[in-house]
Amino acid sequence: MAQQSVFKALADPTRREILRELKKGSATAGELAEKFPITRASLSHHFNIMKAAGLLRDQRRGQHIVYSLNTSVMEEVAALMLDLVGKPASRRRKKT
Amino acid sequence: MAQQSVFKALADPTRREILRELKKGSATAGELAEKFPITRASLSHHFNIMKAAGLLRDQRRGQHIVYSLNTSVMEEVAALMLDLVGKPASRRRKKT
DNA sequence: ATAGTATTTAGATAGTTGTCTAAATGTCGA
DNA sequence: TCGACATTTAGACAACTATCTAAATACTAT
Repeated sequence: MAQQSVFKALADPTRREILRELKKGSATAGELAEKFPITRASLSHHFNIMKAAGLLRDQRRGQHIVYSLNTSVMEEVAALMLDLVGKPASRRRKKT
Repeated sequence: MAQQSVFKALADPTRREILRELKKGSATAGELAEKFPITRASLSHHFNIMKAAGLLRDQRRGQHIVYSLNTSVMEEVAALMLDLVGKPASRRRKKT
């Protein structure tokens, strides 16, 4: 997981909103598009950035593409954030 | 605390490094400058952004300016991050 | 006051980013 | 295969950002 790409991904409000939306459950690009006032092309751009950061997974289902959170990476991100921002971080394991 | 300013502040690697440096303890602008390969002017710019986000405090001491983490805001930021990224967030208090 | 040190502000610039429109790709059903 | 639908890719553009140099401000000591 590349730190920089994750932080960059989270720096945009639309992307954070997408994340919150997906926390409720997976959704197709089209379903997400209905909730945002930007073009589908722009949204697609955001998906790419988040995929590159490892935050999202995509999976084609017929003509639709379903996006969902990559929960395992989200856990890592949480730890990363806590490390940066000061808390002791709920260490689950010692090393690997 | 303005969400967007905080996330933006954290999106830059130099600023995150400054944060880590200050976690070890307060430092003057000059002391910090010695650890980074950019000009003091650029560093000052970063300080401004982090101050605006509420992450840093500054305090003049003679000709030096001492920077330190604003720990209370850092706690809020941690909660913010966890909220976004999925963990239940160690809720300390109910409302105020 | 003056000189010296620490830091910031101002202004410029190259690179990055979010958005758009238009075109391309992929998939399904007839 | 054809047309319709869902989504992405390509290319362009304005706005933003990290950095720089040069100049200004703030403080200390002589």
